[in-house]
Amino acid sequence: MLNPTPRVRFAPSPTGLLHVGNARTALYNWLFARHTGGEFLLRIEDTDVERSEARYEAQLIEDLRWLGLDWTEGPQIGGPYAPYRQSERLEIYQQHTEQLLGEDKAYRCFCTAEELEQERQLALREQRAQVYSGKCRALAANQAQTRAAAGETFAVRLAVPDAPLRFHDIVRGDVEFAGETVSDFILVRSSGMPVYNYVVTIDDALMRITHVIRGDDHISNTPRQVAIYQAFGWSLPEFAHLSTILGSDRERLSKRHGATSIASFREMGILPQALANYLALLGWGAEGGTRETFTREELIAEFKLERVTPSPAVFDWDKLHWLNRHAIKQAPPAELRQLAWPYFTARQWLPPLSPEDAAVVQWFARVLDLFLPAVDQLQQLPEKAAALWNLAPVTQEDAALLASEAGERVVRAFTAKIRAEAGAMTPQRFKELMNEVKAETGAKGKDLFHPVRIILTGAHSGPEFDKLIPLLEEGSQLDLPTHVLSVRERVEAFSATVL
RNA sequence: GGCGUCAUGGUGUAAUUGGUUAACACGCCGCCCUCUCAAGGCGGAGAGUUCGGGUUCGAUCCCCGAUGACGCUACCA
Repeated sequence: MLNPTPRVRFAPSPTGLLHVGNARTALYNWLFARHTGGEFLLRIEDTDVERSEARYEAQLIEDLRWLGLDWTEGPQIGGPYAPYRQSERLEIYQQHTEQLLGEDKAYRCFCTAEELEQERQLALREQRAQVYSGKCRALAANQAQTRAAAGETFAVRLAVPDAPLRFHDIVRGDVEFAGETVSDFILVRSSGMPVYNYVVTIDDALMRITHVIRGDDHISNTPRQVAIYQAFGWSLPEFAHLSTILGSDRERLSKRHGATSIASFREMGILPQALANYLALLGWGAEGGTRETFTREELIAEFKLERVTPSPAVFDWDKLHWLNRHAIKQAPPAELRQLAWPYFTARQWLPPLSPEDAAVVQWFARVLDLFLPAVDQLQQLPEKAAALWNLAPVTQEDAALLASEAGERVVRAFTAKIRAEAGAMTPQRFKELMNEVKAETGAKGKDLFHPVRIILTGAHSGPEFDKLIPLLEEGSQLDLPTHVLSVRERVEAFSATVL
């Protein structure tokens, strides 16, 4: 029994979308398992019947997969300790409750909600810890049984011994709670439904979990769980409580701080490897601490629970974006094309992705080459590349520039040159024409380029013409849902709106 | 109220588990490149480690206290 294979679990409740905080917990569990050669399993905590929904479970699994995590045991794939959904393990919990009741380690409590509320109020007034008095603990077992048999409803409470409850936490060291601060808490509701603290403990023990890695909001629950381990005579696992992720206002990260669900990160075009890298850094640092970018394999190799930091971390979009840009640079072009394409079909700018469409695929690859360095998220791509399909409305400032005497000279010369051209425009030819315009008007630098770019794209700033011109010319030859105007067509369209 | 956890630049992390001019990255500022916007390259500012006491020849690091933030205090998870 020395150093058993580590077994860890991620145990979300399917009551909503997977959130960054939970995703990080899942990631750390997974990294730990991979690093140590252990097992990572998924368990669904759906004892809250009111809020749990099957669709969330499916979404959860999809999000975890997207993040790149996998597990060897879980709800859909089964495993040696199945089932992995708590709602399907009710019988197991019931058996354990009977055992505890039989051994007098738990007892039936007939107190009403009103009685309990009174106790709480009293404790509050007397500035005492609000703990259950243990009133029903004194009830003789046979007496309690008769009352239960008579149909009186009851909850089951654990008889918590009055002794310190200690556990070891890998990121925080030894933690101790005085016994009297933990009351005889409820294991099973009067509805018969067992309570979270009870079932996690049973499941973790039965599933042979060796390391419980979870959010630090569970740290105050741990002494209760320790009491349960002790009641059953089970040995304790190692614990590792991860700090909270905060918003920039130092409050617990929530929807109030904007998008925080994993699904929303995917939608906006954050690459999973970037998110994983970022989340790994949020509360952990490799030895030495100077390295920031990691591949998945590097994370696995470097990750140690001992290096997880105990203090809360503020979520920082800037850094995530930096890591995302880095991931974009590293990613194979074909993968990026796959990921980026849907944003363009959604706007009716590209047809649905089809490998046969070699010309469109190739052209789009170059569109990406040009605009990818300018985005933090893939989602921003269409807006950056919008000028290919749409001439943006000219801003007042730009309109004034065109209307200025110098601007007007350039506009006139340039449009005349383009109209006089016969064939397709090449970057070389374009450059020649620009030089001619320059010579004729005396405009150079931004005085020359800005008006021209406004005519061509609607804005005075944007990509270099060398790269843009071929994209416009070739794009105009493609059969796309929304036509890309050629240089000439742009000049015509511009003249039409101005005249 | 009780109990618990946490505390290094704006942000995330480092700092031979007591000895450093407190390091790296993001962000910010400036310069270079450049018609522009990004990208890229170079450089800079920014903390004396929440505060107050100890222990020590010496504390970011050990102890005590305060403060603040957060969590638990449910027949939620």
